[in-house]
Amino acid sequence: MSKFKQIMLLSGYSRATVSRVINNSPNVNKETRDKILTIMKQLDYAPNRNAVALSKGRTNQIGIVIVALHEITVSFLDHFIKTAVGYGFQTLIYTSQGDKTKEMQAFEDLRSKRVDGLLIITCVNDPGKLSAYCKYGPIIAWQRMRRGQISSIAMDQGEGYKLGLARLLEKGYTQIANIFGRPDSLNTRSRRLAYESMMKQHGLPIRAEWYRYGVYGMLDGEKAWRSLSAMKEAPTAVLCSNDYAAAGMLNEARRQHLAIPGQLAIVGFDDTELSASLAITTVHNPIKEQAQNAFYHIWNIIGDECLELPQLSYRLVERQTT
Amino acid sequence: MSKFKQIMLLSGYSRATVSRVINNSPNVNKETRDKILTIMKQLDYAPNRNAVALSKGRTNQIGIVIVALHEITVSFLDHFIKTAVGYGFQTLIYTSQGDKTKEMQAFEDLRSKRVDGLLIITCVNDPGKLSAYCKYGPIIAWQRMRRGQISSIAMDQGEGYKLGLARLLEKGYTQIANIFGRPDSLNTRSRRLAYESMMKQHGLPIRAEWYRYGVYGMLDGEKAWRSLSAMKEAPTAVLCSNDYAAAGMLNEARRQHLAIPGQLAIVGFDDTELSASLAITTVHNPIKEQAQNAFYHIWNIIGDECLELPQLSYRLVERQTT
DNA sequence: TTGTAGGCGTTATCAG
DNA sequence: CTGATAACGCCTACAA
Repeated sequence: MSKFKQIMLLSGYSRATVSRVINNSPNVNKETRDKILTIMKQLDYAPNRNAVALSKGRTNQIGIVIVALHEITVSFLDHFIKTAVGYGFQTLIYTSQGDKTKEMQAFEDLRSKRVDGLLIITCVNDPGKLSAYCKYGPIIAWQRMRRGQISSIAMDQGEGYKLGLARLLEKGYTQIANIFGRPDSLNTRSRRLAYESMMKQHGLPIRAEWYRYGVYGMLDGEKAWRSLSAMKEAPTAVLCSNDYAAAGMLNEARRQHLAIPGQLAIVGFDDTELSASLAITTVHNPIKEQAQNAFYHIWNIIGDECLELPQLSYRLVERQTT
Repeated sequence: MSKFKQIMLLSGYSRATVSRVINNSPNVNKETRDKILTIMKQLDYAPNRNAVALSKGRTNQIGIVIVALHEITVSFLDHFIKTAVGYGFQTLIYTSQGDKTKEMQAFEDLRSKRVDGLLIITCVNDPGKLSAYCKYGPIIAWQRMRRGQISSIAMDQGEGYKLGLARLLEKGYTQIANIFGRPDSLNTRSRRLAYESMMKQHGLPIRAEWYRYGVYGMLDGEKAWRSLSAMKEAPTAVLCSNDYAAAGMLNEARRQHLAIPGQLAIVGFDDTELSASLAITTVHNPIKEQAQNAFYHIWNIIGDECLELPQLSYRLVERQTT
């Protein structure tokens, strides 16, 4: 027999009253409550969450869809989880490892009511296909979504990019390379556009031969700089899509005994601990606040309050590589 | 009306038969199955996991207890999740941020049957107290546990430490500093013991004034080297408890224009991408395999198979800092 | 191969 | 303030 039932029997009260005590309902006689509470203690009672979830039609669980846990996304994750816990939600992690079928599990779990909502950090399935799951619950993305009706709390990285580029131009650098991440992402696109339009504005040539794609980690960054520095005409400044790439470039440039920023200026992105440690000039990305906003977005749909999502912006952090 | 019931009504079959089709039971007439499957499709049916979990008394969810998501633990997490998914389990992350009460939520959730088992990566509550929850389900720890009956799949880092220390001694370094993490952890203890006993064996003095504690990230590492290098007698080699600390020391030493490894030898720990990128000599830590073992341990208790847990060991990876 | 009946542990809506 | 009664959606003997 379940402990709940034992409590009913031992106390002599009905299901309803026992339930009221469990849920701290005010409409219970003090003596009744004490009696029931005592028995609950004796029996070491703990409510069964599955029963509660079934009955309420809610699990208070949110899923996070992500290709793989990588340093870059950890901070976002951490803040999201923290925020969610503050509102009584637990977080499940769905790592797809790039496998579309595995990734679908998360969406199926939204359909099956294992989770009340979904946050997409990075996904590999077609957004159009994923949109079909919107009817099962709130879905929000950090990654910018090209198609489909899944909304995104992402910021336009092109805006942050402009800050870095403007500073390089101010300081007189004109031979500027661009180090991108995913070749087909919206952010890469808007970074490239930002670069090209700003260069045009200043009457400077656009150097597409100095574009590098698919640079994510430090090792990629090192490789990218090797490739750039080996060209007959090498750039004198680089704009990177994240601090890890920037750190890799810095390491490789130091190995080549280049003076930084004399012979090479480097601008990172995100303002992680790494860039602080290596004194890399970077663009501060309000990741923590974006993570909060992501939860707020979901909460505004399944919760009863309606929280305001603060408007966020980038900020240049100048250090020693420019 | 639930879709399950609609299927019953539309198909004319009983609950049991519908359930059999849902669960792919072989004992169903082909025509019956097809008929029911068709209706399921039409209705866009998906089983409700809460109902299943309630009925089966199992959620196929495992919780991970961790103070905060940090770069160092990401790789472990990633592999654990991947392994768990392979066995049909999802993973919930409980970050305590060092708050004991928050951390208890995970254990209460084991009690409430939200999760079938728990993996402790790092915890702040007293292991003795946590042991009380063992009766509610399997609990395994990565962190080494001093007290209580929670078992751990951790390896003795002292063993790995010896590999690094032995190499330094071979190469003639005798002025060796030790860079530790948590001052009171079992690993710190066994690292210190490894150092002290090995130095004694070689008839060399033990330099406790060169011990540094609480060094976790790159910034800590930089600070540690500043403090060491400022001493009237400075060490010529450092053994670090992780690669981030080692990277920080390397950065700071380079800033001081020290020749590496000529004037300072550095040994990291874990063999992360960072150490590879910076060419830091380090001790390979089989994190992936430990994560697998952690899941296997839980699976051996709640699953029906009994998987063998492979015996693991450390390995020195020599690069350019020794 | 199919059906019946009971159970999983709660919440929710009434009525009193 | 308390109690019936009916959901919640599915699983599992056991029986036919």
